[in-house]
Amino acid sequence: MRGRFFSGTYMNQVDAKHRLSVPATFRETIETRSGSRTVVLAPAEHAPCLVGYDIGHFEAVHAEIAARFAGDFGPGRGNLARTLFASAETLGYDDNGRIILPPILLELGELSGPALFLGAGDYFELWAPGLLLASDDVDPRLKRVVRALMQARGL
Amino acid sequence: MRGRFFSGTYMNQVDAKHRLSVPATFRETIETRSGSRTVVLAPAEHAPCLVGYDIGHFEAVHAEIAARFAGDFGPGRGNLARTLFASAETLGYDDNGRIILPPILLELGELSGPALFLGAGDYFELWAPGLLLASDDVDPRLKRVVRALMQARGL
DNA sequence: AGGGATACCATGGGCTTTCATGGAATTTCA
DNA sequence: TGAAATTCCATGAAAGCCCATGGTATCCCT
Repeated sequence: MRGRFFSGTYMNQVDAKHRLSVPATFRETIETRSGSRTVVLAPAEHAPCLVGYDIGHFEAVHAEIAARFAGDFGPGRGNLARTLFASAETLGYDDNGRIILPPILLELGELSGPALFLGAGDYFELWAPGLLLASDDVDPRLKRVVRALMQARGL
Repeated sequence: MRGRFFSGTYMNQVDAKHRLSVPATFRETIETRSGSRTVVLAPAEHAPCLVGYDIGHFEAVHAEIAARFAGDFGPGRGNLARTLFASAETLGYDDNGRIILPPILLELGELSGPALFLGAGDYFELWAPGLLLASDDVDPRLKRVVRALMQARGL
């Protein structure tokens, strides 16, 4: 199932050492898109979850900012660059496909125990299941899928 | 492995001897970009913090700012440029990755105790946590990240 | 098509290396 | 010769690395 896009729903565990397996299909998408074994994780803007990209997408954004603000070192550029890069973490995964979640991301995503990966095309989302089920903005059908996943694991 | 730009948020301590560890991932980025174990630190133009570059990027920034002031022969000319350049320091870090902050930078950045490194793409910023939380120009989400970091350290 | 073998994946544990930080030792210069 | 600055070593904690395991899906062969 190799593809250019992130799709599907997966649930993996955050262990005591804050390790988390990136689903194999997502890893393959990441490597297809960027050629590197690296994920960029950042807090989402409008939802209590994290967003994941391949590093190529991030570099594209970086290039765009650099071009748009060429010659401009005013506050606008500073803010954008700061917000975009400071809140993002660049994480490489190991031979088993696991990343280590830094404390900030654990905190912002409220991740402990099970973590949900939701494919979303050019990126994916990473949710604490409880927050997803409690969110008003999530499609009920998706919630059903999640509930089924949790039940299959005795949660 | 960690890319060629600065990203992420880190908090290290300024000790009694004014020593400060540059985060390992930033050191790696610096060496990737410039091939030297050297940081340039200067006061930021639009924010109460310091900015850090690898030497290569500093030269680019230097050229752009100098060009901006090129046609200005009024009385105000040079004050800003003087501040930016005169107080810029080229600091090499030691085997443990530590730089020693000169008094002028300590004062300009109001740094004592914890210091925040914010990745911003081609450069990074160095903040006193209190000043960042008090600044109106900083994105609220970024403040959340910083608060989470401080809480994790019992501040 | 069935059933056995195989490859892959998520997860756990232990071991090693690296990192941030503190302190001591040594040098430098007034 | 004393104070300040710089270099070196020590340490606890965290991050990363390697191998092991159990379970599931996949392949293959007759």
